[in-house]
Amino acid sequence: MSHELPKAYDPGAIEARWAEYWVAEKLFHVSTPDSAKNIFDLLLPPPNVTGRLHMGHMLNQTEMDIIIRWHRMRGENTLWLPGTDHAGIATQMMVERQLATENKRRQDMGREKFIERVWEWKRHYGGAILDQMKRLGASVDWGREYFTMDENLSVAVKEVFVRLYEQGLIYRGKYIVNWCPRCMTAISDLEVVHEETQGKLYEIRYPIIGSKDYITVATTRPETMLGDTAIAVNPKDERYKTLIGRVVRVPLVNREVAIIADDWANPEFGTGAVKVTPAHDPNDFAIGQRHNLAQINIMDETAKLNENAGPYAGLDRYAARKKVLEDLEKEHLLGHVKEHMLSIGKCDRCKTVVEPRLSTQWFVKIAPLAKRAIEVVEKGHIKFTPENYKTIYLNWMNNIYDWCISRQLWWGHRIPAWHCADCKQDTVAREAPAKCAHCASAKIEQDTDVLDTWFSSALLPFTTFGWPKQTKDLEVFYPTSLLITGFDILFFWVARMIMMGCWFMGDENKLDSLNDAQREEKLKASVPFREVYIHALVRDADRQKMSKTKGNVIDPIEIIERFGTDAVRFTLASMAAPGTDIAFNEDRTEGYRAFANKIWNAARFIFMNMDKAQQSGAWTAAGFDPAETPDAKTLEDKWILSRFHAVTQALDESLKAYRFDEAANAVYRFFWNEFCDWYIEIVKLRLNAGESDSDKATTKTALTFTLHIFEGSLRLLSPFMPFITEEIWHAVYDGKPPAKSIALTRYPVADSKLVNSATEAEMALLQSFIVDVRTIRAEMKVENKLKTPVETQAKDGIRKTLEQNLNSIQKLANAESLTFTEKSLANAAGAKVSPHYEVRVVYEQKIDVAAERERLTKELKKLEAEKDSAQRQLSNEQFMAKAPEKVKEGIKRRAEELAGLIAKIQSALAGLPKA
RNA sequence: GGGCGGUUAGCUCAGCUGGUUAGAGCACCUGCCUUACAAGCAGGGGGUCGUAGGUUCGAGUCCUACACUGCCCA
Repeated sequence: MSHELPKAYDPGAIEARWAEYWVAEKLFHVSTPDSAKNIFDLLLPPPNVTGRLHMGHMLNQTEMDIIIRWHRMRGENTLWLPGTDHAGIATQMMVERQLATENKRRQDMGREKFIERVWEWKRHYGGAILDQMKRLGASVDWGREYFTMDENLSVAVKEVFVRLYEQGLIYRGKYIVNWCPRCMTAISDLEVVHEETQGKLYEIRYPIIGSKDYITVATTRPETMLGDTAIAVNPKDERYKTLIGRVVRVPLVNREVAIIADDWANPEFGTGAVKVTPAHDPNDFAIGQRHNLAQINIMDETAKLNENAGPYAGLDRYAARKKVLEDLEKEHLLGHVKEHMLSIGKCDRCKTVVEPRLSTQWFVKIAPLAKRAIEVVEKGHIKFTPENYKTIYLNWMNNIYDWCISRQLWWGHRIPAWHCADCKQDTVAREAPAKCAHCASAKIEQDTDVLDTWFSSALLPFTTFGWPKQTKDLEVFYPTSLLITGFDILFFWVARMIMMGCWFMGDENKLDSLNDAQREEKLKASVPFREVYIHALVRDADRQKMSKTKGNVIDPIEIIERFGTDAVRFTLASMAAPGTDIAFNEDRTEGYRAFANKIWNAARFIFMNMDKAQQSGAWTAAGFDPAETPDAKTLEDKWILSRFHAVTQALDESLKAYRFDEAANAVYRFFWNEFCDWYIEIVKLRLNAGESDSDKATTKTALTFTLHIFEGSLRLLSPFMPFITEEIWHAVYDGKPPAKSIALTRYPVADSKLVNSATEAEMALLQSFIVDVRTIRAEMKVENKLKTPVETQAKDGIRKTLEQNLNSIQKLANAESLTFTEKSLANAAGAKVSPHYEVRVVYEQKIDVAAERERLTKELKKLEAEKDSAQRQLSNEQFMAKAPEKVKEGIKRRAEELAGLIAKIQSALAGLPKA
């Protein structure tokens, strides 16, 4: 048998191979289980079909993969469901851009041809992101991959729409919506991003009819005056009280409109009088509703002015603004113009300035859905981590507005509503109707709009399992266990999934007719997921947001090619402290690449010893059983076993709490600083014991033990670093592994009986002894190769530990010999004192008296400060009366130790030759 | 304007219900190619925990104010 591994770890040489293997072998496929017991499942937040993998995806998927691999290895039935989102606007724009290069427009092609073209695009380019995901090692069930426009999901979308419509929770109406003139569609409030911008506040004078006076209003969008149908003042505003009810002339269009009283007018802002344009401003729209004002729409879907704007028709909104201002100036009706900071809304997708515009759209009446979505979170049926997102969620949910769900696009789920040309009413139906449901007219046509992409993704937790059919999948997999996602889609997606899930999986509008207990049970089972873990943003090393324009985007694929997927995954995990953004730092990744290399070389070392022992007949691989804990023979064995189980326990707790950072750091430190730095170094002595039969027996037990811990560590590490652990794990079994993948083995289970604090304390003493000797040698500048005699004064118990581990001390501290003495060594050259022993390196070299004095003085100062503080506490009556026994005892003990140490150091200082 | 966070070593961040000497990685300094690993080993330096008060026997940790800073919503 041979375990030939290259000296340095090369992730590129193995990762692609394992990634393909996991997919090809369908290792993570789950068939429908019989019961909902012992299931752990989660949904991949579906990336846009047009998407390319970015660092945020990688963080998200790394976290999900760690969690799902961990649960899988705990023997749970795990399902991680992948899919992609059809991403209405994004995809349509992408294909339109492609068409533009062929000098084509979708309008010329017609709807059907265009949609066919999008599907074609999707077949060619769509889902590239899923291939990138495979490269990350994501252990999803590829056999269950979905697309939000799949036939079955489309059926479910229609079903939801029809039911909500029938329940009065979807309505159509003419309202002010956010309109993107570039995308030529309405967008929801959430799709508008607000930006502080330097603009201007214009004052315009409106002549009052029957007087020579004017009323002056202030506005940031003067062109909208062409659609004014009133002027509003605050009824409490003394300045304007007498003007209420008077009529003014809207300049340029010469329409006569009334001055009305409305609380919305803020006396503090501008002149206190505001123009009212119900068709182009949401607040003005509301005023219009209250006062029954006319709505005059002056813009078309491209934000050019229309025929209602008279002479300005055909002008773009900004050209019209310029012209309107010029014309007002000419008529001497333009007042002060001043600089003004204002917040303007831009389209999330294309960054075009959004125009509030009156149009007919479909809306979801959100209050009944929100009410239940608030209840489940308040009652803890859905748990948020970090907890503060609960507050953010509830805050938003309590101030929610109706959701505009129609989009004037072609790509998406078409709204299942048909308008009647005769009676003007809508027929909403699952299947295309032949005639109007109201007047039986055959002159009906389907609504041309499609649904907001988030409408269908809000349904995924149940539609992907077969809803509206009552499938076995739905029964066992719903609710999903967990959702891991970024805060950026908390409202877009998370909140809406909760609303939709709790409604459709919670008896819809019939829930409240259940009795209390039944209702509670139903409600609890209706949630789309039991827990939500929300992660932060991945930023660049300088904490800047990554963006294409800044050019600071880190491509995950590029970075994994340089450092290896495992190293990048480990970086993200180790920095994923909840609530804080990750400043992605390559230095850190470099460190974890070194960690992978460390694991690799530990494997090389162990394999080398396995081969050697096998050749000498000291050991056979056949006898190795990972499930069996071998007897711990020595201090180092007992210690590493204790540490292994303690770390296993710590990992368990950290992962339960989604503390990826804690988990990663714990396993890192264990493997490197404990297993490699101490255990392997010590066990080398036994591995190289010799050729006699008893030596071979020693080697055998040592090797078995080392392998036991090492193999267990690979399993501990495997969720974090699936590639390197898979590769090495297969090599451990020399190509004949007990399972197809380390991912299908069991995660180590902590045995608290094997965690032994006395053993750990004893080892800590041995370590500090060795470190002290090393420190003295370093200070005395003893050549590395030169072994030096060591003298020590130690109490019996400690002496025993040192004696029993003499070999380790000799090897690790470069000690030639260890002699015990009764006399104090504190005054001797090359000595160091500790509470438990005094140690001295015997080395004939003149010490640097000045340096030694400085070192001792510094040490003394530190210890005295500590002792003072301890003494202060001990002489404080309040402290002695109130502090817990444990704390008091600890301080008392420490104070005694300090007194001893201080005396010794003082004496050593006194013994130094005068300078 | 409303809400939520952050401020700890040169940098990036931990520090769990207040308790004995505030930690890690990177960077830095010194010495080592010790046959697993120089992507390594050993040793070392570096912090008045944003500021000012308060609660407490005891505060990085709890409270208040302020400063700076980030994000979300309007």
